[in-house]
Amino acid sequence: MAEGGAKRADMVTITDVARHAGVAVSTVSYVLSGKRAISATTRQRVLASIRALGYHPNAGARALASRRANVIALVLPLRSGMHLPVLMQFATAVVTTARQFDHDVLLVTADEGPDGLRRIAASAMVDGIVLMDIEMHDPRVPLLRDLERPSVLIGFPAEAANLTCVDLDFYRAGAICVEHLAALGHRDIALLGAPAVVYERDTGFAHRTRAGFTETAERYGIDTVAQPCEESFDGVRQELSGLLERHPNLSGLVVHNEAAVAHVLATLPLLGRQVPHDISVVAICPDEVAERASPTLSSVLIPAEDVGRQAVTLLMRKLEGHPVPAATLLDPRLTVRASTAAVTAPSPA
Amino acid sequence: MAEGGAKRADMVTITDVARHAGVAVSTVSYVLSGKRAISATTRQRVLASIRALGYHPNAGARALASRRANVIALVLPLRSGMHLPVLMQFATAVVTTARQFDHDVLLVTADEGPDGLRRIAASAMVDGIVLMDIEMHDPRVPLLRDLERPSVLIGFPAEAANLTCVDLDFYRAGAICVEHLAALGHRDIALLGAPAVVYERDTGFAHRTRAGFTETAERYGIDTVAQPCEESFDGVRQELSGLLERHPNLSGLVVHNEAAVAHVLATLPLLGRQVPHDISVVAICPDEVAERASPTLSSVLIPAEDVGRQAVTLLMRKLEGHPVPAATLLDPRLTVRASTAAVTAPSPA
DNA sequence: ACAGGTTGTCGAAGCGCTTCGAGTCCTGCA
DNA sequence: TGCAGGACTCGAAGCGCTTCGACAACCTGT
Repeated sequence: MAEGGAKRADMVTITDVARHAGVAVSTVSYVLSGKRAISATTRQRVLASIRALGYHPNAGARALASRRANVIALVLPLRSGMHLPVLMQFATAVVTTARQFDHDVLLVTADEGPDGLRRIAASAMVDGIVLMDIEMHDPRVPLLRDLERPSVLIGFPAEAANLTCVDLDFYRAGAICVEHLAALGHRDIALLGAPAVVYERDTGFAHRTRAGFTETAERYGIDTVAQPCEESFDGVRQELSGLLERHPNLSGLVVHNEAAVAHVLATLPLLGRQVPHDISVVAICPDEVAERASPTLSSVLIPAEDVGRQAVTLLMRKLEGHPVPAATLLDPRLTVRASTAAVTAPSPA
Repeated sequence: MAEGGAKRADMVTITDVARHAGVAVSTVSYVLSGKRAISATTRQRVLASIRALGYHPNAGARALASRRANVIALVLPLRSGMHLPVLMQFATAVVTTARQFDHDVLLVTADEGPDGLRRIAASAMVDGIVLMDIEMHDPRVPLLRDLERPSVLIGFPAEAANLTCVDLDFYRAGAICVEHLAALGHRDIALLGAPAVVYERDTGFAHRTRAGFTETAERYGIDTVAQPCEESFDGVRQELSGLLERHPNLSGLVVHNEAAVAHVLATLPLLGRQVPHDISVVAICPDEVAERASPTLSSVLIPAEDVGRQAVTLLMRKLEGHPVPAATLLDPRLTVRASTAAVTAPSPA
């Protein structure tokens, strides 16, 4: 039998601090908020009392009086298809950044749906909202416009008017991969994307990567195929063998599917293609994945941390009433590693 | 209904509801909380007004007056070594379960450290705390005992007196793997564990799995080795080839390292061992991982969802002042799949 | 009929904090 | 010498909610 829930809490209040320091309650408040000038001596005395008593302001009272909860909501999908580790990176970055702005983070799962959002917003629990994994036609998006709370989206919906969105520039990411392969002399390349369901769900980043890939290749006059790819080992093997059969001269592969990337590297040698001798592979994935692969992957990294940090920073600006850009695209960065090389000989077949 | 469709910046309060329904504020409150009898007709009238006005109680005010925030803190490690997907599963389960108890979840990262915990608790932001990834000698644990808030730990510290802990029974998990292999006739088996740092950190689950493995094997009179294992492909290959060299008769492998498990399966054939013909592999990992592997893995699953749900349920009981068991161990469950088989070469009976 | 319960409702007192208006004292400048 | 104005500080009025004590009104059983 552990200690129960009902402990008569001897919580230290601002009144205790005021009495201990011999000042008015409001003075303590002003020391804490800095909203009015307080003499150095008084400030010191108050701060000393705060420390001595171990005072922490009551969040509820503060929220009630100031109409600011100092909490933001982080709405996560928690649904398959998204790669979890990246999601955690986002979440970490959001929490860390929020703390730097003296805010806490309320975790909301998308399966609460629009009603959950409405509840959170209307109850004044949070001052603002960060939404992740936005779909092209996301049911939460229209709601956001009615809500009294500022929000920032990670990802782009189809209709982004009046919203603040942050994301990696996936179009550029696709383009950069092509440019890299083109520079190495590859003329016949393929894009292996997310599972088909992700495209069907109209997920923006998948479509935009493909567009960047296809259109850039076109500009270079390079032959391309782009196709979805399941994440299982067998799925990958099947896609790949089919692909190589239909395109025997294929010498470059762009993989935009973190879960499949390891399988791709494992499968290619089995199909008689050495990486990077016979075929170059460039991935769009976190550095962590690229570095753990064998051979290490040339990759465009998804700057999860940057995105999370940006999102919170923008939200804070909005909370302070400042205008913010509607769209923030983070520049992708290519890191060349061991999985890409210049074409060795015309058609190794 | 003079509100012309558009919401005013100021929110609907309980006073608005009371006026709209023609009752006292306290009556509305009692309708909502059910703490006093209210006639059916009045209740209906109030509920209708609530719906009509779209009223949601102000969380701060409610927390202030009732001394209950209806929020729990979820403290995540967000540190390497833990497998992220499992962590997300925990988090999801915690959020979902908390919502069922009408609570929200505040996400706290461990890198805020003990001070962060103290702040959260002292500010009355949360009513209770769920801590994940507890280490044997966790600096947060002693603090927990001083805190005014009930808490539940996922994992066991070395000194668990006065605490409420939940976890998979890793000792049994290790034991079950041995029993399974023993039943198939294997007499020379090895445990491939987490990276060495995890053991050095004194992480409880790693040690307990090893103990269950070793002691059970001893009871069966089976030869064992137990060794840590890095997560990189090359690390795994190295460990494995060394292991097979030193123990040529090895016919069973227990892998307790989710990140390495795929590499193990990929490496064994390269070292001339077919699974399960030459060597049986049983893993301790989520079903998801086991099923995606090739061949599919016989595995003991980590019931992340159950653990998360249990943790929250226990916390809620504590919040209501009920006593709860100090230790809750969830029974591991072995699922036999394609990676284990009876020893082929006749062994001494 | 009346003491003694129920039931259903109300008003008011806070919960701990922020913030506004108002004071006190002390400058500096006409 | 007088006074405008800055620098500090204080008291009090809420913020929107819960909860406690009161109090009518309606039962009971005797």
